[in-house]
Amino acid sequence: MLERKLVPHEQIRQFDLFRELPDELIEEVRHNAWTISLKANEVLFRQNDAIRRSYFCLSGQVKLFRLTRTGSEKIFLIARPGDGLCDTISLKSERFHPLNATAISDAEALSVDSEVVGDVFHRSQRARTQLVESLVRRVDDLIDHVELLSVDKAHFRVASFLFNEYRRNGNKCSFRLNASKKYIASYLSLQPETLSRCLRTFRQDGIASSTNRDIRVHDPARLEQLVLGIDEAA
Amino acid sequence: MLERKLVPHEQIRQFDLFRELPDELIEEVRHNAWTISLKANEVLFRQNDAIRRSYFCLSGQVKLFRLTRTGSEKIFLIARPGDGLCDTISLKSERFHPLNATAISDAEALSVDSEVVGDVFHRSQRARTQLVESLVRRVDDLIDHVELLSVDKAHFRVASFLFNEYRRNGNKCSFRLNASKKYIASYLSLQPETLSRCLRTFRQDGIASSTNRDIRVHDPARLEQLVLGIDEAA
DNA sequence: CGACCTCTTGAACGCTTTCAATTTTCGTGG
DNA sequence: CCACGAAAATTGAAAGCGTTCAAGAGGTCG
Repeated sequence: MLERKLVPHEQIRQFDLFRELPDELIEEVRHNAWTISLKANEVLFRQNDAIRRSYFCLSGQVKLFRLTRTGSEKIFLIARPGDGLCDTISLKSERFHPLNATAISDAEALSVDSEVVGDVFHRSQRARTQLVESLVRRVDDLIDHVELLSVDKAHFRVASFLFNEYRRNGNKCSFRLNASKKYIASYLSLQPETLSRCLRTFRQDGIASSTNRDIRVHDPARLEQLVLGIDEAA
Repeated sequence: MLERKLVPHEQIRQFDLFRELPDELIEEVRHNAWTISLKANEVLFRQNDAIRRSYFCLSGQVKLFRLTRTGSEKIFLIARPGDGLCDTISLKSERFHPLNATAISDAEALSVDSEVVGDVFHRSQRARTQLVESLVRRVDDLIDHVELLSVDKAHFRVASFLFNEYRRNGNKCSFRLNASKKYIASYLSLQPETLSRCLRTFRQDGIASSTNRDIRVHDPARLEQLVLGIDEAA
């Protein structure tokens, strides 16, 4: 976990939270930031650790997860370059990381002193607005996650996920999953076997097929019908 | 849905978002706020409505929910007096309610122009900090909700919920659920029948019992063990 | 008192999980 | 470039568990 100082401006400005900051504040962030190099499976922070620094994904992938009663992990998010890793910033009271963060490939993270983030927040209206926007988007995403897990039947849940990814990729029929099926299954709170079986029936029904991480949607309309529940006897 | 103007200061200050506001800003909120009287089952706002006003629960109870594919409702929160009803405030881009809000008893809601809330946000540092704190807490709560739904076995899920309520009530052995079992089941994404059966086995095992909305925890230690997964053969 | 809603209980079905084994994929080193 | 081993993905079979359907008990309000 090597650490070194001073990251170029553009590296910092790529994150929503800092995007619209004036140069002087970017400088302030820059002088209180460093990068952390992570090897695959290396831990960035643990759930319940006090939040003293804010982290952002520069390269590679980082999983945000909790451990379950049985020792397996429940994935909440697979972060990619440009994503923030800390939902919660402690402005007033001390806060603790709600999730674990571990690299799933070799990765680099930007690490910024939380007090500096708070300082920037107080000095720039744009930063304030952006922070609130980011949090609000996170709330919306989590509400969608809760809804997804409330779908009782596995193939409806998988269909919802696929249709969502399909739309996130600009309604293109081919796209690539950003994680292995094991992690996708965990995100959906399903066993990998169940996910595999759902994808098989989708292939048999000519709705969608998968080869490794590549998804091909053959019939977007029927996929959407599955999501909406208009299932004319699968 | 009767509307009238001017609510007393204390009514407004009871909400986290406004708690620490100076009098002048409370006044500003107050002159742009009114109350809405809702009869049971009356709709306050609908999912995907544009957010033009922010709502807060003054009396009674309001359910925040989404409709599922099968037409039933998935409860995200049962709001009580003092709770805010809008997670998302549109500061910059236009936003839409992520959830439906409907009164489940006769209720009163405070309605404040969203632009006024935004204005207060920009003018008071305490309001800003408080808004971020509220959003962060909401994120934490939603993460917990996702975790709860990721618990595969129903009795572990119910145990987690009960233990959580137990702690929220200051570790008292007796407490009252804030909603009917139908709504609790929906919050847990379980069928009412399943919840009923789980509570029965808890009673038989001497862990906890319920009469109507009143819960009595007989063995907190074993309840916690269930949550942690140390289940020595139930 | 009757209508209605909540909650409970029973029984059967269907689906996900679990366990086990095989195949495929991918990274590392020969 | 191929070979090897580890991890990922797939498939099958059986068992466990939640849902569903149906019925009945308890409570509340007009």
